[in-house]
Amino acid sequence: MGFMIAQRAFIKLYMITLVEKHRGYGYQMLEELKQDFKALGYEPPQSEIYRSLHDLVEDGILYRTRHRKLDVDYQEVIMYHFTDDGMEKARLYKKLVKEDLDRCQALLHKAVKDNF
Amino acid sequence: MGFMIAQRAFIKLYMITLVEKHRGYGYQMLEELKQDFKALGYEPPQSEIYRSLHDLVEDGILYRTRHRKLDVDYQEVIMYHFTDDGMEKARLYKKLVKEDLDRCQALLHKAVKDNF
DNA sequence: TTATGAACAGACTGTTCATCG
DNA sequence: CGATGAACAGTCTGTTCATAA
Repeated sequence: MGFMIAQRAFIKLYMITLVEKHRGYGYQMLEELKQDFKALGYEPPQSEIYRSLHDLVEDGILYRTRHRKLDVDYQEVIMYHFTDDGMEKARLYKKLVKEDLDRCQALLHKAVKDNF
Repeated sequence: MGFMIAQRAFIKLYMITLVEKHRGYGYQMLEELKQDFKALGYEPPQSEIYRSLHDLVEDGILYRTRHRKLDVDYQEVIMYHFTDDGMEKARLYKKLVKEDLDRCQALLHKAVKDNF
């Protein structure tokens, strides 16, 4: 494990939550997160979104289905869903990430206290 | 700039503060930080301490002097001090790092709020 | 343009190795 | 062992390129 939480873990966490909320495919999640983080000056890179989703499939948490959007020109999209034991695995993963987030917050808080 | 604050910047910040407090040389600072962070489960790696000090010298913030300890066997140590404009440069650097720390804290706080 | 993916290059960093008294 | 430094290897990640409808 690294010093600070990795961007990958951070985004995987959001991907899980978005799939829980039935927000479906990569590009949409990317745009949603971009909008969501705009105020904080953070723009999640496209590649990290897809890499995170691929990771979660490799982890056995999500699986993919192909769909065609009905609106414009039947653009193909990849939707993500929990596997049979995906929710349980996701719960464990989120627990780990939560611990990491807490650890990082403690480090940052200490750094501010010690140096300012 | 990366997603989270780099360990390097984090440690450089501490190095500056320790030099402000006239705590002198690398190994000593390493041991002090190790002790200091033990409770948080973080052990700053030796290499990062020296790399950070070398960075600060390259940045023109610190300069080095050689000394021999009088206690045991005249072990040579490298002491660090602010250059003429080092304190001013350090002030600017610390300001940048503070902004980065704040940004990271905001991201972590949002992640906890959004996903838990 | 929307949507997905991969390749590439560079930064960051943990471990190990080297040196010296 | 105390003290400093560098090398190496692997991971992480931002940018760019590719492809397709």
